[in-house]
Amino acid sequence: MAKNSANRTMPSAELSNRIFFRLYQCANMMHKTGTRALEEYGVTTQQWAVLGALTRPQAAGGMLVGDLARFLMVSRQNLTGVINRMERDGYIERVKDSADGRSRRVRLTAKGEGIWQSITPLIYDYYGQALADISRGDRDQFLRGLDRLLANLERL
Amino acid sequence: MAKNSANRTMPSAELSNRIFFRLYQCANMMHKTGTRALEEYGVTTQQWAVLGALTRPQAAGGMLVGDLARFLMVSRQNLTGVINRMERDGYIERVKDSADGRSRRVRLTAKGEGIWQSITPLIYDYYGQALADISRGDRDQFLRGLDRLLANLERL
DNA sequence: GATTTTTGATCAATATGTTGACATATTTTT
DNA sequence: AAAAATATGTCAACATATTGATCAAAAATC
Repeated sequence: MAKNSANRTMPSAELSNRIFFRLYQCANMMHKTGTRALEEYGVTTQQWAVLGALTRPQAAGGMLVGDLARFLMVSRQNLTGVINRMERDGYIERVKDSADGRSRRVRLTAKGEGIWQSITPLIYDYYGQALADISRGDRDQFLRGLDRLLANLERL
Repeated sequence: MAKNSANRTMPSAELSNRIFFRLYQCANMMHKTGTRALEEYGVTTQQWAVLGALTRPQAAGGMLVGDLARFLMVSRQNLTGVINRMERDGYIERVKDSADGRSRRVRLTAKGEGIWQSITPLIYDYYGQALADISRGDRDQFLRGLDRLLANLERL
């Protein structure tokens, strides 16, 4: 209350500072609470992002490591480690691409599909709690803000 | 263009999914581009957050490790490592708290203050580029969205 | 006052992120 | 066709994040 009324005359630099600090805090809390929400399955938020990418209809035949890295906006090198752990746990498998000998195609296994089915309701529940009391219109607007920020960051 | 016009009738679950996926991408890009912006000083975005916390007037006499961890919303264990590296680089120093023998007070060194002065203009430049073409009103609204999301995540 | 409980900071193990270096396969140039 | 440039994935080194375990100091309890 007092916190928000003080915002009315916040200087521009202070506003920018808060936006990026809140983003930093939100990202940390999202990873922490998201991984906790899926704790019983041992799936982290990053692995959840990979599963989400691979269960899209467009990714039916699997995805190349590089394409997956571009989609998630992380480095190929980082993805190698995530994929290793997910392969170790039996959620995905790597197959040589027939067209290009350098490429590896990452595919969901039956176990991976099963896990995705299991965690989907937990994820929706998580979304509901995290966005509680935020109207549809405000969610739309918030997403637009994220989209614009992301576009700017990509251009940097 | 085509992307945004498709959003008009986006189902609620799809909207939530996009918000969290964009948040994940924004956080990754923020760390990547932010650290790159301060590359010449070898300061990461996390260290920048610590420096920002310690240069606040309220933190004039330094901050306890635990208070700093709560402020940044990261674990004490993680902060120990960050502080070790910053101490190694001479930006901060740890002193025993006089009131409580268990506590360690983290204080900026002269070098740390100097670095903060040096990177401040780079940070403002970064803010300007990252928030380019977003109006004051939209920035306010975006911050409110982040505040509400963060409050929900803390409650989880 | 002695014992138990709580608290503050750190160590250890693990997961995720970065860049740089490299081997190999494909593509482009010559 | 041979040589050079580019693309793909992985390994290595490092920074940052988590939880769990541990030690020491302070606080609470008996």
